[in-house]
Amino acid sequence: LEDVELLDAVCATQRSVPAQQDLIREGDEPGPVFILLKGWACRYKLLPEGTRQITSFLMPGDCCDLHAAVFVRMEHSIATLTAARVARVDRKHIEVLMETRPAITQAFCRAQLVDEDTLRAWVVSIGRRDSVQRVAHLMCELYVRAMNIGLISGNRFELPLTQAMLGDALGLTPVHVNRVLRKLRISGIMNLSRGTLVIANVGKLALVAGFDDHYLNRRLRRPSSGSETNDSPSRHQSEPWVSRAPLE
Amino acid sequence: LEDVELLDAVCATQRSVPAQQDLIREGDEPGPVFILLKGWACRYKLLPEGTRQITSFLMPGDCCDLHAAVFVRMEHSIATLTAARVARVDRKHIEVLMETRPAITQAFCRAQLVDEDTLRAWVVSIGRRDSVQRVAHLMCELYVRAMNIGLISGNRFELPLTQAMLGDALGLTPVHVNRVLRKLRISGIMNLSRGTLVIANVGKLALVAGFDDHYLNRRLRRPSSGSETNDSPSRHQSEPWVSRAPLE
DNA sequence: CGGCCCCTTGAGCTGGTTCAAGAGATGTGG
DNA sequence: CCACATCTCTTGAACCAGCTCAAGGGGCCG
Repeated sequence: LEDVELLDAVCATQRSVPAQQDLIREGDEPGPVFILLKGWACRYKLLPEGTRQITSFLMPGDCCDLHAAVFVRMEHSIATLTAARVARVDRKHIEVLMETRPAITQAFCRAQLVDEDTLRAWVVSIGRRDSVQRVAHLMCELYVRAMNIGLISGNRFELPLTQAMLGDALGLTPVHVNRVLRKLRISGIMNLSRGTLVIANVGKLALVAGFDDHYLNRRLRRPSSGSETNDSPSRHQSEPWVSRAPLE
Repeated sequence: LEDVELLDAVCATQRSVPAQQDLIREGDEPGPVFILLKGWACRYKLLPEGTRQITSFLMPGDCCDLHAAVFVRMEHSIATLTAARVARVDRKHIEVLMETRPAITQAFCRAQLVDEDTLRAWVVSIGRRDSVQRVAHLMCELYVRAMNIGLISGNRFELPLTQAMLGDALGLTPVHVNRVLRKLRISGIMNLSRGTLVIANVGKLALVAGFDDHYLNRRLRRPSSGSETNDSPSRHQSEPWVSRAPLE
C-alpha cells in the first residue's frame, strides 16, 4: 500500500540518540511524536524516594504518545535504554495522516489498545505473581513482541537490558532478578546473558509464567515442533504497520 | 449542549444488576458497550492459581470498552462490585455518535487516555510503594474521582469496597489491608468503615501516598479547611535520568 | 593498566503472607 | 422476633519471599 510510503516519508527526519537519555520528561507539554526505529526505550516514573518504576518497554516500531495531544502535561518520562535511532514527527503530520488514511488511523488505535492490554497484564504480574513467574512472563511478552517485528533468530534474540532495568520494570531488586535468572538458567528453561536471551523451552517458560499470549493478539509459536494446529487462520494478517518494524 | 441529550438518549435502555456479577467475561467477543450509571464495578483478571487481580475500578459515568471493537477477544473480565445500574448501548450508536459529534469523540478519547495514565500509576504503586503508601494512593485516586463526579460530601464519601476487593486491587492480602487501614485510622489520617471513607487529613494522606494528582488532570482540593498551601506534593524529583545513573 | 559498570553470591533481616480463631454484621426462614 | 448461616472484619503468631548490606569478580573502554 501507499500507506507504507506515507509513513516512511513521515519518518524522514531521523536522529541518533545515545543510551540512557530522556526523550520526553514528566511534566513536559506534549510535543512532537517520536517513533522508535532502532534500539530500546521505556516509559518510567520516578518516585520521591528516588526509586524508579518502568511501565513499559518500547521496541522498534513503537510510537510515543500519539494521542497525548489532549493533555497539558506528560505524566511519565520516556528514555532510551540503549543507543537508538528515532524519528521525530511533527504532530501536524500525524493528524493529517489520521484524517486522510483510515487504515493508518485504525492501526494507531489498535496499537493503543494493545498497549493498554499489556499494561493491564503488567499490573496482574506485579500484583499477583511471584518473582519467577514475573520474570518468565515478561520474557514471554518480549519474546512475542520481538517475534512480531522479526527480531527472533531461532530461539534467541537480543535483549540488551541490564538486570537493574528488569528490576525496575518488575518491581524487584537487581539482586533478586539475578537470582531468578540463575534459577531459570539452571532449570534449563532460558538463559539471559551478555545481552541475548536464549529460550531453551518456550512451552515450559510460558507454563511457568502463566502466559496468555492472547493479550497481544498473537499466537505463541515455538520455532520448531509442529504438533500444534493453528486454530484461527483468518486472524488479522493484513497487518497494520505499527507493530512491524516499518523501516530498516 | 445537545450532546448531553444525545448521550442521555443513548442510555435509554437501562438495567439493574446485582453485586458480584460479570458484565463481560475474558474470552468474550466484544459486544455492546456498557455505561455504568450507578454503583461500582471493576476490571479484573483471574490467575491459574485462582487469585484475582483487579486492574481498575469503575464508578458511575465510566464506560466499558468503547474501543474494543477492533479485537476478537476480551482480555479481561468486568464485574459489578455492588448492586449497579447499567446502560447497555449498541456499538452502532456509539459509532454514529463518534462520527457526528466531535466533542463526544474527543471526550471518549480523553477518557481513554486518563484510564491509561491511571493504569500506569497502578503499576508504579504496586511495583514500588509499600503497603501503606499503596492504600493511601488508591484512596487519593478514588477520592479525586469521586469528587469529579460529585460524590463527595464534606470530607467523606461512600466507598462500598470490602477489604478483600481492595487487596485484589493492591496486590495485598485482605488481612494485611486490614492492618494498614488500622494504621491509617490510629494515625488520624483517614478512616474507612462501614462502607464510607472519612478523610481526616487530605494533605497528610496525599503526602503519605506520594500522590501526584496531575495524572487525573485535576487538582486535589480539600473541601474546607485551608491553612496549608498545598501546591502539588510531587515534583521533588525533576532530575534528568542521568542523575539516577548511580543506582542505589 | 586502572576505573567503572555490571553481574554474582552470601548472610541476615523484614514486610507481608499464611493459618487460625473469634467477633460483628447482615440477611433469611420459621 | 428469634435462630441460624454467611460474610466481613479483626487480631495473634509463625513463616518466608524478597530486600538490604557487603564483598568479590569479570568485561569493556580510555
